[in-house]
Amino acid sequence: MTPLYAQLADRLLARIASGELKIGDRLPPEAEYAAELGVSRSTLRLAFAELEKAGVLRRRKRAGTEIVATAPQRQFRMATQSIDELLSLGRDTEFAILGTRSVPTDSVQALAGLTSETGYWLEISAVRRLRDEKVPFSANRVYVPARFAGIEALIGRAETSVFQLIEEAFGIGVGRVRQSVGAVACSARDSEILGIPEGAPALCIDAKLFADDGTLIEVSVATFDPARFHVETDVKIR
Amino acid sequence: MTPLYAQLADRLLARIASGELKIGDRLPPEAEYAAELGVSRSTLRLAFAELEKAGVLRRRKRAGTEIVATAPQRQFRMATQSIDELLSLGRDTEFAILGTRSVPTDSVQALAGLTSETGYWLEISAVRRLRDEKVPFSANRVYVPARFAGIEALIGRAETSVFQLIEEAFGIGVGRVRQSVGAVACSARDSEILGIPEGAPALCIDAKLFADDGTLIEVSVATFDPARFHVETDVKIR
DNA sequence: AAGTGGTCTAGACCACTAC
DNA sequence: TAGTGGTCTAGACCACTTA
Repeated sequence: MTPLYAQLADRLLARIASGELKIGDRLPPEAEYAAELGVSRSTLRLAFAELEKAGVLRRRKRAGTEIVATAPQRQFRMATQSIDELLSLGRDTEFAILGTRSVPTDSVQALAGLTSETGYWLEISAVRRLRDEKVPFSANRVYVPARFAGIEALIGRAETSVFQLIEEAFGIGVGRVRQSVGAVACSARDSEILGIPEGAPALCIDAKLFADDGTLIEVSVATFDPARFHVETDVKIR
Repeated sequence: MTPLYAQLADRLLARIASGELKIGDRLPPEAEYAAELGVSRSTLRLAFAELEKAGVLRRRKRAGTEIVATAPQRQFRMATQSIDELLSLGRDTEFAILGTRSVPTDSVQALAGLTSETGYWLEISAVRRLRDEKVPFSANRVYVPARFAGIEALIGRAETSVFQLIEEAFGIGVGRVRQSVGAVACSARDSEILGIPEGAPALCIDAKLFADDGTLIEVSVATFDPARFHVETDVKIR
């Protein structure tokens, strides 16, 4: 038999599907509702927990239990264990910094629409290569808000990524990553770094990393040799 | 105060971190362990539930509760509500089929390493465009195992994707998506379709869709006009 | 301010699975 | 086949949030 709490959840889902209950409706208080259904409050709470995990209900103290969706939401989970992996960076890669400078927001297209307290950003130019190879597979520019500019002193210690330095130095963690992947014609500068012809196809990734509280940690613009790099994503659904 | 069950979880985590408990160790039965800790079994189970969700414990009937990791695993969640969104397809896109044919496994590079019961696949050539535009932004080839070849009869009804047709016709759902994004020089054929010069940079996506049970649903190879398409991913961590 | 969800207890029976 | 996690009950007190 399917457990009682699962039956309760299914019944509630059916009532929502039928239109009897709508988004925004509030359910009775747990104690009252449990009595009404003839089950213990613990059992009802198991059902609610399931529906909350599925994105159908939202529970808030004092505000009650509210319907926020008409059907279980699909859950997408990345088959990924680390941020490096999320960014498609293997463990055998090496991050070498070419130089740093301070740049104003409006001089860099990738910073459009963003703000730094001072209006300036720390720009870090770097390349990434496999440990046993000489020619980099990617050319990177990382922009860090003025708040974190202190990492400039530590930058020689950056082994694999700038964000790791910031995580360690400032005790914050990356909570969100937004990436945009496109194809571009390789620029003259990047063609020299990557060893591919100018104008040849190259993979381009713009990434923004945010902390748990939503503050921007870094903006990264990178060009990749498409023969040696592609972006893999592996997503499990529900 | 932090709840008792959270304290229990933290204490267990600390015991694992200290090396007192190792991966593979089994914990005492819940009833016994709860008594040992001086809490009710329900409370202990709340702690276990938290640690199981974090990927530290695995609970199996009769086999007991086992430690499977030394620290909470990072959880990566895509900020995505639909598979179309996951595949970076807006709702205003249109899928137009150019033709179909049957091809043997070894004639298509993208099928290398895969098997179809008959050794043949249904190849569907198609393009994708915005509803209000004439020139497609992508040129697609979708390969479907012989098992699903029956959809050929329904193919005129494919509005947005081949996998949707298979989901409906065979009553199975996509449970996993693996994608690889790269940059290529546009082929002569694709340059005609996309209206970009031959040899110009183009975005290339190889995707494999699997059912919940791991069986392959479709393999898709697509080329995109990089001026009109990029792959966006938005991932929340833990 | 108080009603709500959050937490916790001490029991009980059960179905399943790994021994 | 028996020991285990899974489920369920009927209570209780509490902290917090929001009406």
